[in-house]
Amino acid sequence: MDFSSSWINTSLDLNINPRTRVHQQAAPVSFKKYEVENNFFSLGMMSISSAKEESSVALVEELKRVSAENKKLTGMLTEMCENYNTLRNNLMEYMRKNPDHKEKRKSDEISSSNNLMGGGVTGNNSESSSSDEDQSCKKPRQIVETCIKAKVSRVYFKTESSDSSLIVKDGYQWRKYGQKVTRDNPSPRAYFKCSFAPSCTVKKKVQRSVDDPSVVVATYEGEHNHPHPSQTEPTNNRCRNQISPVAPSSSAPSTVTLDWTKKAPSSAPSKNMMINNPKMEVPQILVEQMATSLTKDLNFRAALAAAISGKMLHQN
DNA sequence: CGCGTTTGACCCGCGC
DNA sequence: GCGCGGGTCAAACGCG
Repeated sequence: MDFSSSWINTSLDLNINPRTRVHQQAAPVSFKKYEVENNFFSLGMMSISSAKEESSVALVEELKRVSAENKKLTGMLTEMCENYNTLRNNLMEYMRKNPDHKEKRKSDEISSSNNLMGGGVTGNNSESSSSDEDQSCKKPRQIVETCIKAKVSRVYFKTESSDSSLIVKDGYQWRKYGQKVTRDNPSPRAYFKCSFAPSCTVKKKVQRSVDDPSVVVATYEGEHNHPHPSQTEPTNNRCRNQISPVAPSSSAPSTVTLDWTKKAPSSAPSKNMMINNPKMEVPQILVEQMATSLTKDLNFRAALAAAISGKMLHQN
């Protein structure tokens, strides 16, 4: 097999070890994985043809570069986690000092509050778990309800402008139980329940963004109490005509796609997280919130779009 | 025939 | 208390 002919650059040009053929002796790559790979590479040097040698060299270098890139991204995510925890502690402190602070119960504000507080909330039936915090510190009931409200997260999906469907491809199976035109948005809002209901009480609201009709906003309430269907039924094709999350349009096998809608089991935190911070347990909701925050960040979106389009143009 | 979607009616909380 | 609006229910409908 000729690797060089089917070479696909997976870099997003994050300025991590740019794709020059510079030796990476200074790269802080200390994983045993690389040692094994390097040993394998050196053993293979004795017997393979020169063409394959070049391919192997290129592959190993690409692997090193991608791994370094991955490490850098992991570091950024870790930093975001720390910032999140700091912000969350500050907010808790602020709410403790300002018990008279009134909060509206409008969904947007509840949602944004949960985006800040959600990492500390567990369980999908929040109403039954509110008693503990009520006892620890006496706060106005509204605030407590806002804090303990079921996990709410938002995910933004980019769609074709001509596509009017409100079906979102997040891997789970949903049953639509209602649709409503709301006052603040001319596009209808669709209501979904997890198909595992009533055992799984997760709900989802899907509505097109007012600002950008090509963007579909999915609001998830609660947390699935069952494995992700893709883990048990990888070839499940029942979800037809569905919208993919904001991601590179190319589905080339070597393309690195950050699919934040695929949820890792809560008992198995990200391995990358564990590498950099073994004690850290990143809740799924936090990952979703960070992904949402990133997608909301115009600078990040612009940079991501530029990197992707640049790569696509480069490959063409 | 079974399952999922559609859609009008109904429920309920909130603001006035 | 009333009206409004979001959320849910359930019968009708469509599709495979």
